[in-house]
Amino acid sequence: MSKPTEAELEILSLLWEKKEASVRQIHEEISKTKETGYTTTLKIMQIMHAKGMVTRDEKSRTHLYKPATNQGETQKSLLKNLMATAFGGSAKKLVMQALGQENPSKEELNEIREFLDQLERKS
Amino acid sequence: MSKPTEAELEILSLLWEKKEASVRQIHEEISKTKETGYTTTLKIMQIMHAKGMVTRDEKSRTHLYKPATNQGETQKSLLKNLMATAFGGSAKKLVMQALGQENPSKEELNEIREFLDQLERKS
DNA sequence: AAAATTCTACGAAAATAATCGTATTAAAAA
DNA sequence: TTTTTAATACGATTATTTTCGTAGAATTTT
Repeated sequence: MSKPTEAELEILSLLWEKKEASVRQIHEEISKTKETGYTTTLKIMQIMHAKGMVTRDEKSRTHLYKPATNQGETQKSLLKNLMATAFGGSAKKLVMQALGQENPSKEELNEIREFLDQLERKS
Repeated sequence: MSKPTEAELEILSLLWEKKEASVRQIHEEISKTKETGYTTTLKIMQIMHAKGMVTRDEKSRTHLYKPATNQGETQKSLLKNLMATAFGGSAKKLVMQALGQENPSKEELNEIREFLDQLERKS
């Protein structure tokens, strides 16, 4: 699957979260942060459908969209791309930069530690 | 500073690595992975210069370019953007996804652990 | 010195992405 | 039942990004 554009990713992300949604629902979310027309959102979702990036249920007049691309896979390829272009391919640098800016809770930090242990055992 | 485009980011990244480079040098690197003309690279670097994204030394005919934007800041904002759009704002998810796909060495894993400890002490 | 090569500048085309307006139809409200 | 509202389709426009061709000047090679 080709890399989603900025606008597509925004929508995809909402669909991952909601599992399923109408154009109206998505548009309402998007309008909270962005000034954009309804038909713009509609159009992009139609394009996504044409690309096979989402599926839709057309049984009722209000179509219901679902993500067709796996969230994890998509995240992975986006990260891979960013890692390559902005972090010279280093996962470590990327990870540190990401941790440094947010303020993860102790619980989260521990989960990450466990994850590191797991990784180490595996290799 | 506005978000660099894909092509700009690729160049910026090389400049961060090399500290300083001519269009020719950058273009040679880029051609390794991408089929693109010299003047294309030149043009993008000129645009970057016009945007203030890079500085350049014009003393000799072959201009030498340097990054004008701070690497860390740029990485941070790109990550922030990706985290928001593709990871529902969760640093943890992003970090795990990033670690999971590469195969970091024991040394790197340890560095990350230390970093986690530091973070914890700080908070 | 002449010819060939290597630069930059710059405009313009091509490709890609985002936005919107209008027509038409379905559903809901009056 | 008539009117209003809400939905899709779709073409067209606009904006952005990328690519390239050509001209002219500086440098290097022959």
